Amino acid sequence: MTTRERILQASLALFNAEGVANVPFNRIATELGMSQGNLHYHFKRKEEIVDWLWRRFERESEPILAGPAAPLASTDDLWLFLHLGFEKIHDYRFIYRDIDSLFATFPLLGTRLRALTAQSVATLRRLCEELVAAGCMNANDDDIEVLAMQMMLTATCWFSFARVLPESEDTGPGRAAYQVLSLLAPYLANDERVYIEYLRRKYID
Amino acid sequence: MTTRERILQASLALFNAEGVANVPFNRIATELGMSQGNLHYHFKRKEEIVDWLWRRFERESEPILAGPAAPLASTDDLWLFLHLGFEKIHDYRFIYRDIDSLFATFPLLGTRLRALTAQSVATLRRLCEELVAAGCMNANDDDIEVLAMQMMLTATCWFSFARVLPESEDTGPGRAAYQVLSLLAPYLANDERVYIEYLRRKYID
DNA sequence: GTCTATATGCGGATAGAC
DNA sequence: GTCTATCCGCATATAGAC
Repeated sequence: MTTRERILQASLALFNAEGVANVPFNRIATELGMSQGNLHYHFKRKEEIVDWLWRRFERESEPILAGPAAPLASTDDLWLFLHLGFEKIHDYRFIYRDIDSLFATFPLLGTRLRALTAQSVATLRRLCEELVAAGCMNANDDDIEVLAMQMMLTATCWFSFARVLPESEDTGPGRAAYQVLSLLAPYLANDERVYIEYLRRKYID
Repeated sequence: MTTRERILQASLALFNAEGVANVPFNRIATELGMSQGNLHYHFKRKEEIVDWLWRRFERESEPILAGPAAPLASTDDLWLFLHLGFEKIHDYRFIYRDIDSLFATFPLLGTRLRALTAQSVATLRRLCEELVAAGCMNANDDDIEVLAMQMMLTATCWFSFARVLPESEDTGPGRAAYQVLSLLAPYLANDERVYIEYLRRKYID
């Protein structure tokens, strides 16, 4: 593994754990047992690291965001999609914890994140429509609008929200995907709900 | 109005608008047309201001959080409760935007905020149960658990989430309360849903 | 209570030797 | 590529005059 890559991975871990603003440039160096000078040789400024990580997130999100090739045919297809999405967001959760300082330091990132959000909401809407078309779900356009928005809100904020919940609670990506899927429960056909039951047993009980 | 009070109000406005971490101590002084020295005469450190504002939020939230005196009898009782809650959170939204730097600087605040959250979720759960008891709603304990959690998530994160939505969208407290109430829609009795319809026309169309 | 002036400390950035 | 040493700037904290 190149030094450059080691720096990126250590930074990601630190940013996720403590928030970009709370991790000084030279903390990263200390963590890796190298000097600030050497770190600076690889990345001129902290923003440069953030920028590289962001691009990576954007690139890795693309295939997920495109959604499954075939239209959804059942609730567990949606489950898979949500789980992949939450895992990716969890991997790069530094982006969503601390939006403020991030936007303040990297104004450009605001625009990009906004675009990504809009695109994600559109995908979620489409997936809901596919479920309706497949007969798994019974919801009109207004319902779907609220659902898509609420799913996106959860995707965006879940891991920040988790920080004000009791430590004991399971707040991992699987739990998050269950939470989101539960929102759909009352709209689902009866035989689709058993899947939600299964998840509840798995993540809650 | 005392100087002290003017400082607190100006700080609140700045913190809400730009995030605590992005507002230097002396920015507050400049904003008020006074010197840093004078500001320091009233509040030794920035944290002291944050602490006072937090206590104020906590105190003002208490009566809302206690909930209505009588058990809920209809959906618009819940609406009123939610609206009051969202307005208060909006007034002190600096607390929820930027949880990270806040927790890093004021570790004690983490504990207090966690307690407030747990209490709020409990209240939301209770209000849902009252609606069920009043015959307005049809939901079991598992449904209510998910609903209460999702309502709290929205309350906590809505105004942060709003920052990644298109500027054009209405994201005020009323819109937020509508969003939350919509989650209950599929569980509501038929004649209670007309109220949601009314709100949709008001906030969306 | 309010001001000006100044000190302190840390994160960020650079220079130059090895 | 990696190090040590240093500089700059900003937010914070203090001192003391009016």
